[in-house]
Amino acid sequence: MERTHSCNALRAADCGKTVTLCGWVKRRRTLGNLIFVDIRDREGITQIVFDPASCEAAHDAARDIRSEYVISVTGTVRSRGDQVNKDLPTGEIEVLASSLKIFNSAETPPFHLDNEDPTDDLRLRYRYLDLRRAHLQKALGLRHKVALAVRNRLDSLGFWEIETPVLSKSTPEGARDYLVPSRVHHGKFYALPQSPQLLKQLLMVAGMDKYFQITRCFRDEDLRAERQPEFTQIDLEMSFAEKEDVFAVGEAIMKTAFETAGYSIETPFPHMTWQDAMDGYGSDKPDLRFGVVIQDVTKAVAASEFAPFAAALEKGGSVRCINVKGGASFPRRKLDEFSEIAKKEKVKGIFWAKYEEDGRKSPIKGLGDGEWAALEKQMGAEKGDCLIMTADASIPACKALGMVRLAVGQELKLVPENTFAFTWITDFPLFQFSEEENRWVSEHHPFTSPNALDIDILEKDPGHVRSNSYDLVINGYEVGSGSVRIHDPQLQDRIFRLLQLKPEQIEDRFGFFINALKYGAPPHAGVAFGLDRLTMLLTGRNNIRDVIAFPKTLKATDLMSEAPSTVSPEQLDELAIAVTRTEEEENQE
RNA sequence: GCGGGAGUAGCUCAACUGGUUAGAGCGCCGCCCUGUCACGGCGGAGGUUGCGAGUUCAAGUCUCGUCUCUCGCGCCA
Repeated sequence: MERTHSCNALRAADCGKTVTLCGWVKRRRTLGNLIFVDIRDREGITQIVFDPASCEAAHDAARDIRSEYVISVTGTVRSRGDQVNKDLPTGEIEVLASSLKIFNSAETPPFHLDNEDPTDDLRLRYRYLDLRRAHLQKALGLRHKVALAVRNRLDSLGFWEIETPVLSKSTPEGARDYLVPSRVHHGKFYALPQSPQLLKQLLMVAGMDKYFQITRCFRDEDLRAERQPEFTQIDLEMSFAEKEDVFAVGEAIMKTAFETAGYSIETPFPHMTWQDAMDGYGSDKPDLRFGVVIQDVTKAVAASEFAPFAAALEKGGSVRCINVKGGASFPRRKLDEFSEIAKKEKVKGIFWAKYEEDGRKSPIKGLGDGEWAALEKQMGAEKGDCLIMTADASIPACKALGMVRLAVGQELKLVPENTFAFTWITDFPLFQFSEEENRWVSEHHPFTSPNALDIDILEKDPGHVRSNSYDLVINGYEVGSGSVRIHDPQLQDRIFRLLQLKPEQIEDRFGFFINALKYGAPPHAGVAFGLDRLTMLLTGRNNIRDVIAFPKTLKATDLMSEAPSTVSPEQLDELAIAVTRTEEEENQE
């Protein structure tokens, strides 16, 4: 078999050449004795003509072919004259077939490969057909190009790609692990890595200086549109580095990735503290493609007799506000929807004030003239605007308004397409108090270093300790996350004690790691970027499944292979595992 | 674990307040057609309305349960 060209290669200049194309039949059109076939490979489409006047044998063979047959065609490239198909890069030419080989027939596909997306379960069940469709072929091609370019860029920056094991040790802090039973050691389990976190830090202790790895990570948590149980990270760590060094590398990676996809982007990226993100956008991953910034209007309305405001302020809460330009046109029903969205964040609802075009205001009773004036001035309210407020403890008030902000942005189409808003979010809190466990837990992970300015208050006021961690946020998605690590075993020990981990727990879970820090750990910092989410943004998709060849459903199953599945009693016995109850039994209860 | 959406022909969908034999487009099959490219024309096949109960003279439609897919929340160090 000799394939001379891809199905996207031939142009007007190739007329007269004899070529052989291999691919799938996208579509066949018969006009009496004239047969047109669009042949498709991953690169594109070329029109083939079977004309009995030119070659009767090929034409006869072409009568039998149907959609998705796999064929090879040899013929002569010729111009289509004035019948150009402007939708195809190969639209100026066609191939006049002189021979046809059918490698394989195909059953009628269960869905149209040309049309819009069929339902998700069908796509996943026949993923190998779904993957023949143009947008998925493009996405996987781009993903490859991005990964390759990033690899080369990191190499040029002095990073070595070093593999770390997939069979590793369970670290119960954090996400649920996927476990792998040991055959050799009954009752013991490996865990699949949630990230190569500890191992890459050990590579720093080992003197590898700059490490990266484009690697799979596993988390057994519930899924989302942008979350799969296994996903790929561009993971890196560097010695003798501060966060600015990591930012520079991260920005270089992003520049490379976006340029690979045909976008040019500005670096360095802006920074925003976690506190500013929460205050201004009610989220630690703000979508900065549009404004509508949340403001604290507590002072402006402090003297208000409006009962919900007064109640919130009495409890030490605050009043937060966004000014929605053009929001006066919102019908009551829409505002009620926003209120429902806000309520999901545990606030009582929203309070709104419209500034109608005719000068009327829909006031909130109990606000005095002075308060109105202050509010209007602070928010810059004008005719046509709508002020939307929440009154509660600061974080819920901001989070709720942040959710409303996103809904407003969507409603008024404030989000521009094909733009990317990058921000480093910095100074996350180091700890968060877990009501459930009644102790402080790490916001990021326990190896994150505290901000040097806050080390004195570590034990005194853990809730206000800022960390040396940072996220890269693009268009409201968390695309990367990292930190400057702790390299001082004493500081690491203080953190563990603060987290109320018992010495035997520390020894059992992280002993090997603590030990390593004692043998000369360099200061180091790192970050990991989600390749899937990044590719998703680059392809303009909003679902991570569209950039992964064989993704899983929201319930973490593979509809094509039907994984997970039961295994034989012999397999279980060899692992000394007994299943105490099955899914089916649980469903019957 | 919680809340929303969806499930009707191979596919995408329609079917009003419960009421004739559950329809359309595409696809598929057959015939016709030499410049189509979403080709066109004529004809045809194709349905356990996800599954199981219930209400009713009558259920795609109402009720309850259940399964699957999906979106969000919790969760995701």
